[in-house]
Amino acid sequence: MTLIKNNKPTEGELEILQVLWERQSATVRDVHEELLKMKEAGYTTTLKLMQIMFEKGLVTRDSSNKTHIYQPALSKEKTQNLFLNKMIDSLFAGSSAQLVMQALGNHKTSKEELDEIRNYLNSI
Amino acid sequence: MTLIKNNKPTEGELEILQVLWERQSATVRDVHEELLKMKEAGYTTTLKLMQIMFEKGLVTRDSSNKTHIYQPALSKEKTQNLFLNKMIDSLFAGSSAQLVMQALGNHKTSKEELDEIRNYLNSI
DNA sequence: GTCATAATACGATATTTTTCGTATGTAAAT
DNA sequence: ATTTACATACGAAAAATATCGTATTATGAC
Repeated sequence: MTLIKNNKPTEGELEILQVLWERQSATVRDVHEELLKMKEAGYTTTLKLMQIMFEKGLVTRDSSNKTHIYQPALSKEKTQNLFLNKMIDSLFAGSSAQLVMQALGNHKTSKEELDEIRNYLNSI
Repeated sequence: MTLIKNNKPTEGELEILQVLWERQSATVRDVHEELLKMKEAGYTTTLKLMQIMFEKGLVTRDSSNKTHIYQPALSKEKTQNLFLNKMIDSLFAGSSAQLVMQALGNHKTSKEELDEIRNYLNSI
């Protein structure tokens, strides 16, 4: 085993990052309230997770005040790419096109979205 | 929490499914040899994982002979969709179009692949 | 039959991730 | 100053995964 730091957020960490990306910055309480809309969780559970994320470097925080303010350390795009690439490698034989077509075929995609993709394709 | 069985394969299980999808069916030894090309692992580790997968219903097996022969119980496509949907929900705000564009933008995709996608889009 | 080989079964341990209880600090209200 | 309300820190348990050692059994070679 090497010493390479594994930055890939876990499932629980991702949920927290979601909130942070949306809000730019948030307190533990903010994040927790948001998570409560989706699932049950104890406050200290969220707190602990965010502390761990801080240690891992997944978030930054301003601790000059009593109530710390957290920010995401990874952009949403970077994280999306991280997971996309992993998935393309592990499930789509390295072909992003395969993933794309599978995603379009399965998930019902609206006309508007399809047009958007067409435009995007032409812009490349 | 409901009683719905969680069928989502873990990371390690996915590696095994990969091999099974490729070969249609395989023994533990077969799978293990294949995994060795990618990473270190003990034989009994692979065995145990495959036994667990059998209990979970992720694979089937023919145990009429001493050496069991395993087959995947989920199709590759179903599994791909499983993960795609989870990812779309958790990282792309429920929009498959967003995922698609991100996948295209990031991963360098060849002209041929782009054309293929264009065709596919028109066929919908 | 006995031995060598290779397979399964299974329990125990290790590792990672998640959850939570409790201690403690700080600030505002009374 | 005491109480109340929240906040962080931290350790430890729980749960989910992954790893491996050992016992046992089956099969073929001799």
